[in-house]
Amino acid sequence: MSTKTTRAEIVEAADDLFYRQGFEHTSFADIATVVGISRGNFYHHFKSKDEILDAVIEKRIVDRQSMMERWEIEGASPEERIRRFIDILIVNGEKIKRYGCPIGTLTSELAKLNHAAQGEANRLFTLFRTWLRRQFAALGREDDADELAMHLLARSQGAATLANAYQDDAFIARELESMYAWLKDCAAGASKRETAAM
Amino acid sequence: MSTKTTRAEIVEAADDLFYRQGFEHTSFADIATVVGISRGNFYHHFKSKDEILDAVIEKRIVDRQSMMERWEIEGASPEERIRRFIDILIVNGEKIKRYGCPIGTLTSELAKLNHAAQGEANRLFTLFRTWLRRQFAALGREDDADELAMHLLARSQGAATLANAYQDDAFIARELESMYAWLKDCAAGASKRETAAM
DNA sequence: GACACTCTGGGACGCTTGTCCTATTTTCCT
DNA sequence: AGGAAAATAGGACAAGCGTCCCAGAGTGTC
Repeated sequence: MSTKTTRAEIVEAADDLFYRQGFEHTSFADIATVVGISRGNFYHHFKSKDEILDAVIEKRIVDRQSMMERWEIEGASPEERIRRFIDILIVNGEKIKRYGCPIGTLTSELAKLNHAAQGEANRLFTLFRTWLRRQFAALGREDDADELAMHLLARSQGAATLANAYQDDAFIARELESMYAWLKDCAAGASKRETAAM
Repeated sequence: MSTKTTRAEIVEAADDLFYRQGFEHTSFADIATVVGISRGNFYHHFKSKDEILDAVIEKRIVDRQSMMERWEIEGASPEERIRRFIDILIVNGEKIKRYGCPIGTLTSELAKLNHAAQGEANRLFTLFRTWLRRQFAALGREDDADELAMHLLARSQGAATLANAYQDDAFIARELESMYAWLKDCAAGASKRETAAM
């Protein structure tokens, strides 16, 4: 017995199905089956499929936001916090190998559909971008914080795409190590600059 | 007046539409409109939509193969040849910004559809992987040629994904520079090793 | 000129899709 | 307890899909 509202159940099921099957390939019938309600009942909660998509994106944003707030608390240093981001590839490794990155693949799909929610989906990227930027700034890289954030985003997107294609654990491990090393260089570069400036 | 066969025209139109709209979101009617034939006529050339997909993937493989053969001839050194690969982000920049990488996005989509042609689509990645591996080996990095190839593939995939999301030319330019620098380091690392081994 | 072949257009098919309507049940507030 | 509101099930709907069929047009061969 669940305490969740039907609406929340729908969004949760849609979130999962959109991730695993894609937005377009997921039908109302699919979601209805998972939630255990009739198709007709849908329109009492959402006026259209696009509205469900909006709710799913909103949920993903909220989920990631709270995840990053947790990192903010648990991570002792900016470097450690950024490490948490990189570690998504481990934590969600199995799912990423099967379905790719939830954010990257959704963005790609909506771009091809030329869907109105493209901008909303991009906010997911921007969420991470902004958070990472702040971390890099806290690391002492105020000048190029955004560049570093974008670079790390790209690195993890690339790793996720190829993890999905090849399901190669050794590759993923190497990419992780490479990103850790890069991050360490970032931190070292920052302290060197500080020293030079003093 | 075209000299191409109807079959080739269908494959060409499908290739373009699958790239711009995605495989699933492209219908027979779409392709028929572009080619200028009737839907009914389709099944004289292809038994199913999946068969068109197979033909499209085959065409992409052939196209890329011949592209890499050109690089092989025109590129004076392995380093220069690998540079050609990186430069796809410039040459196809506009399309990538709008539709992403043709290979990465197709692979992602087919993974979500759990489509039978996933393996075929992956051959596209492997095509580049193998070619890059050979170039890195020729660069003197026989030991980790495949790792380097995978890494560069991942880098360009990540750059393409974010280029698609943000359409940010400055970001693309920075990623290009970063990959060039990395490539130079690869070459330098190789010659250092050679020197040490002598 | 007749025949066999490939190619083509138009339409029918069964199914699924997103959407919408309505009658009925459940829930909640006073 | 009763009445208003919310929630639900089931089905109808038009449109779109991939698929398939078939009658004819075109083409080349003997």
